[in-house]
Amino acid sequence: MHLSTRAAVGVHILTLLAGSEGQPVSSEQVAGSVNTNAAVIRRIMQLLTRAGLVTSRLGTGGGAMLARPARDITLADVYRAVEPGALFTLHEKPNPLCPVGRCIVPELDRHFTRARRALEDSLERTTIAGILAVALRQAGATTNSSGARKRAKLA
Amino acid sequence: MHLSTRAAVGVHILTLLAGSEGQPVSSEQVAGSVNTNAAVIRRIMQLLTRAGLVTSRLGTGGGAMLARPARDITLADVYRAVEPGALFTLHEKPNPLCPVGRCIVPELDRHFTRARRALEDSLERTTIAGILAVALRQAGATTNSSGARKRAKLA
DNA sequence: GTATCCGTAGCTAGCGTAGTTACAGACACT
DNA sequence: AGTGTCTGTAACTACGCTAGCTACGGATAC
Repeated sequence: MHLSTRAAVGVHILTLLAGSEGQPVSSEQVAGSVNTNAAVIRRIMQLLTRAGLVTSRLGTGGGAMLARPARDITLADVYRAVEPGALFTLHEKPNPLCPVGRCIVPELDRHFTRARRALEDSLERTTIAGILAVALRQAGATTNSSGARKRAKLA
Repeated sequence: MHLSTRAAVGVHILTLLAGSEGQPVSSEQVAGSVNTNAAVIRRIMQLLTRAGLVTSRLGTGGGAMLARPARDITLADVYRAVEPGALFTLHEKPNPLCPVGRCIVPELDRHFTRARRALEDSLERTTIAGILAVALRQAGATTNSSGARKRAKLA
């Protein structure tokens, strides 16, 4: 069983916002880049908003913006925002008459929690700013061999 | 979205086998401890067998046994056996006209793969023998205050 | 006042898990 | 040889979650 695409899409969204230099980006625009429906984007954006990563503005010219600098948002922040709760599911009600069944659940929980923390520590090492930098570097390298630092249009 | 209970049940199964001192354990017995159906156990046991962690013997007195010492089997082995493939799902076909959409997938894959490796490294630190030791210690502490090292019956 | 845009609800289709029953084949025991 | 045991595996059901889609109220800008 795999985790949902929410983490991947969440990072994609935040990278787009980071690249728009403070200008609000509409869910339609984001959906165009992710290649999905705008409502799907808004649903994921909600989770990012609740986590304090994104703010939004209503009305004409409105859209979403980063709530804090891209270099202060890590992939771990995104993961925690879109995949709350435990990573592994524990089986419930093992047989208490068996020594293994009696103690296995809390014991597994300890180890699985530690593993999830290790996962997050790894994700902590990458920022949205870092992802954006890769995207802009590759865009510059492929569209303009002179290496000019032109701001690429994000759409 | 959470991972399945297969990892938890897989560790439970292997711990039972480790505690049986080489005697085959039937899927019915295991199902009794896990508190589920025997076919479910056999299905998970299949994955463990394919991964080379378990062998089985048919017929009367048959059942499953560890294929190698419990101290040489880690939670990472179990995880890889029951949750093959990638941990995170990537969204497919983002817009190639967008600098972000063009490069985000391989970039995410790099970071997500590294994170999964960190997860496995953490799970690598715990062995089935370690889990069994905890179970036996707690069984001895609760059922016999004199601390005798009697072998607890696993059922 | 009108167009824009978010937040949210409701619905559908699809996938994977977990539970259950059933049965063929391998094996041990007498 | 016959019988009972146990695995391996298939088939089916029920359930939950995701992802895609439509729709609409409310906030906002012009």
